[in-house]
Amino acid sequence: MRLLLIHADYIEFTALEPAMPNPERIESQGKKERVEECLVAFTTVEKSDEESPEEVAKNAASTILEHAASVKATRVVLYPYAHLSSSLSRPESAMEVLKKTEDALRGTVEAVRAPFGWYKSFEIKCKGHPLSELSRTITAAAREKAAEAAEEAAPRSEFLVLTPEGEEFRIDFASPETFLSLKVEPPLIQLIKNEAGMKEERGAPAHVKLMKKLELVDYEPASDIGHFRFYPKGTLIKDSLEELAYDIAVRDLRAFKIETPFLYRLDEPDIADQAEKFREKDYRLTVEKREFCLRFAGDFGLFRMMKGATMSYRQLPIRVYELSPSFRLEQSGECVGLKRLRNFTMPDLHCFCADLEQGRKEYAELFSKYTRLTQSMEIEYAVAFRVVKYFYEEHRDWFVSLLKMVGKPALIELLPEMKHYWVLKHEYQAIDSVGGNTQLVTVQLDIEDAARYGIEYTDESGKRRGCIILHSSLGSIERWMGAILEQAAKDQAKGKPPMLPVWLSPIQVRVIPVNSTFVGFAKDLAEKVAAEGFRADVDDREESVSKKIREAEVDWIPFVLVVGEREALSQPPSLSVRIRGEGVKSTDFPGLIASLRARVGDRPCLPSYLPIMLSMKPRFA
RNA sequence: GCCUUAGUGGCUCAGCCCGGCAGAGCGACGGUUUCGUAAACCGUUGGUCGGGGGUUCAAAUCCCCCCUAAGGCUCCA
Repeated sequence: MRLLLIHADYIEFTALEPAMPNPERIESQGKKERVEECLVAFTTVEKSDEESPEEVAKNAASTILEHAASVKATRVVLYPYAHLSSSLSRPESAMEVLKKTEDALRGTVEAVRAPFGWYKSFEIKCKGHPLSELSRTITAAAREKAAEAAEEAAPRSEFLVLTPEGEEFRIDFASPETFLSLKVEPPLIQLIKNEAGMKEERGAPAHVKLMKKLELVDYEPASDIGHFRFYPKGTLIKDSLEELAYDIAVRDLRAFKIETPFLYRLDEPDIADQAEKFREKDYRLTVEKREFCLRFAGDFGLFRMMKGATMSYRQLPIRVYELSPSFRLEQSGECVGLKRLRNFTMPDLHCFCADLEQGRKEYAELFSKYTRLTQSMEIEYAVAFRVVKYFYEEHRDWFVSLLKMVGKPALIELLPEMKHYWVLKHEYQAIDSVGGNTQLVTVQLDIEDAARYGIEYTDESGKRRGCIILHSSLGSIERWMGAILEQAAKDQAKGKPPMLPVWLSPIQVRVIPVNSTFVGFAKDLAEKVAAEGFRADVDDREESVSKKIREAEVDWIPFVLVVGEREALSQPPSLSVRIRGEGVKSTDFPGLIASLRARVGDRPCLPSYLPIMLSMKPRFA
């Protein structure tokens, strides 16, 4: 038997005239019947069902009921529909099976059966959620067999944990004891638990509130879901992260920086091909009768640019960097704070290599750079590799050498066969304050796309050959922001004062004059700090010192200086600085600058986006 | 997209169950205070109760539809 199940807002049908000599006798000819909020089962009884109608009916009913329960439908419409199979049973058998199925449904749900043997008109409104349309084949044999067959068709991945020492531990998601007892760091265990589907009810990740409270980022109701506004402080953090990505990609890795359009024509075959992979996840728009989509990654324009490039083996590997604002039409229920957005910024780095050997060398290079990047973000993370099994087995030692760089064990997923365009990828996953994980950095080793998109170089013998491509992202800028806020929330839960890394703090130094007499002195000091390249402001408001200190703490400002008569007159000059998490210390100006410099390290430090006098700053949130 | 929960001055929230004058704290504004390491004091201002429809003499409160957010499901090339 064939079933087509549709979860519908309603179905209306009218039996018009007999479709065969002996149709089912009915009284409702010509009368419209309407059923609301139901699961419609279009049903075709096949020749092979004639042998055991009881079994087929029973199995069909249980499949339908199972699905009705999962979509929470309490009404089922059994609709005879001959067009799902070419091997139809005799009408009498079909009637029998349908009636038996209907009987088996009764009691659990409200069952309606459309008349058999009539030409019918019908109108249906399908709900359109992922489970709303589904087809099933029912046989007399136990239904489990069909399920097993389906599983065999999509063989499962195997999982293991690999340590930097080269030890392997097989793990089985179905038996938690195989990984819960492993002596590895908590973030990795948490990642494995999440992948194994061991999810407890968790609250909202902390960054959703923090991003508003700290006046960084907020929802913009006048835009679409998942498009955010960035206040000056949030913009400063975003720009700083982008600057770091630029430093790594362009200054460090000497990548060529490019820019490509956001909008692409869908009548270009290669664009349509890439869009096709993403199906319903792209934004489409029609302009002057031409259909376009917004890019979901930088690949669209990059691949076209590289297709037109003439490359010699002597120039490879070639690295290309683009900071790509990207658009993905994620399901509305899936957008969460800074973790999953419809508009986000991806620092994409692609490397075009001559062969697999060079590809692996590049991979290791990126792996090393990105490991340092992740470590400098001061967050907890876990490492996961996804790799086609044969590739892992051939290059096992190489994987161990990668893990030595990061100094952590990793989760390895072994895919039985090439399922995607890559043979290998890895991810750095941050663990948030409620135990969820967020993918940050990723590098993918792609051995297929070059051929598909015609990205070629000329080898020593003058032959044109396809490149090996490394796709990598330094991690969406917004996700990094989220992960950094999550880390702060985790620190707070452990009793530490929450803070941002100093290089990302929108205001790094606040100077608080004890009264209005010292505002000028405070301003001079703040300007001196700014001249050294750090972000400082003065709380010149008419408030008590205690209150200003409290607000500086609530704003997570890492360095707070209170200045008054003591500082203004001290000889030699001295300062009293309140360092977040460390209490009040006595120092002098060079000492203050040295502390700042030590904390910022070699990371970018942009100028402040806020007025130097706090009284001049409006409140955004 | 589905299910659940939530939406009340700029912010955090009370009021909703059981319909009867829309409340508090913070902020902002005005004034007093000139202050030394986590909230000085007094006053003023500010609300289409997310939007629309319905029931009712009367709706923030009850009913229906929609929007937005969070959790779960599904999804995550």
